[in-house]
Amino acid sequence: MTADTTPPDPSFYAHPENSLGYLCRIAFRNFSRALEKRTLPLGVTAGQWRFLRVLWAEDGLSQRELSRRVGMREPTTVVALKSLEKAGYIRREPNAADRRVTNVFLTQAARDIEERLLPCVVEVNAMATEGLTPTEANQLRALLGRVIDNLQDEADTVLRRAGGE
Amino acid sequence: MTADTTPPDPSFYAHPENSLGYLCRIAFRNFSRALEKRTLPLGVTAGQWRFLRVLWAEDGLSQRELSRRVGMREPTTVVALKSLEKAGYIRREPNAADRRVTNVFLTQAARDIEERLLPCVVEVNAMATEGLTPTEANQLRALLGRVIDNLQDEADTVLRRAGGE
DNA sequence: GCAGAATAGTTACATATCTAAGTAAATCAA
DNA sequence: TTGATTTACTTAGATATGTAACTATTCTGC
Repeated sequence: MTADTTPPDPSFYAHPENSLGYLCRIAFRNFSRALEKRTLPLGVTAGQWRFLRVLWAEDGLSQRELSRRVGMREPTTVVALKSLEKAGYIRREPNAADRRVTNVFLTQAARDIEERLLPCVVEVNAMATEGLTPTEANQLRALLGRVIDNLQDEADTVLRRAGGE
Repeated sequence: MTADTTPPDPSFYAHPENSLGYLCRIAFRNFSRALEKRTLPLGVTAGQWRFLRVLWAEDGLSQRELSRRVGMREPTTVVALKSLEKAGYIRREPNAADRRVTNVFLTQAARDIEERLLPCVVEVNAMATEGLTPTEANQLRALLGRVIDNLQDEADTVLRRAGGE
């Protein structure tokens, strides 16, 4: 049963402000805009940023693993990597052991720009959490994590279309 | 100063899971997928759904006001309304008093489908908040609301390009 | 070893969303 | 009352993102 967790009156969700989906969308959009406002002048779009962040942490991933960590579908990754390659931030290298796999490596330019981009996300997160105690910020992360987990199976079923029934 | 709210160590945000922007994006995406999984069989996309929800609450809004309430830019609204009009869910009516304005009205079909769509969002929200107490769910809403407000000015400056400096 | 299944990546195409720039109508200021 | 400004909407064009379907490669079970 799921009925004892939240007011289940349908009219409650008729108002967007009560809907967690709406709140997550607006919060995400405000984050994106605030971040892109800072990174676009440096020539990096929000889409590129998401991949760079993962690659700064670990270089040489396959495209599939990269997709998983960034949280995007693979065709989205293909497009994003094309733009990153064109911008000179990555190079793609066929894997010798398994020729299906392409590994993605950062260029020096991408490493150089990291220290100018990380402060952007620090600043945006600081601004976003202004007035929140560290405890509250952590609560927010934890609660979002639980919501994400609760919906993960649903989100995945679209992906693994073979698993249906 | 904003430094006393959250761990400001840049490397902290190198990991997506620590970044509120990432968490909001994944949460939003999981919501979207879970919701669309239920509404698409009824012929309604997530984009259409967002506008319908606002119109169910109040009919006859101008496109600008509708954009504001849904949280989309106006060109997005134009596209969405075109698809809603084509699907037979809205009609647009020029305002007699101010001919710049177009008012948007629901058709009977849109009213009929409301009672089949609202349960979808109720179900998705129930699933999302499973294991959360009502208090925690409200905390999450409140915290998201504060983050949204903190970033709202940033998000708006892009919009009112005349205000620059 | 080979046929069929699984895996990695890509292409093709559809939506959704945005910014920038354009049009038409209303308002304001002289 | 007319020129400049503002407002409401639209168009044009870019980016991001997704699903479905395709190719190439590898693995698996006989």
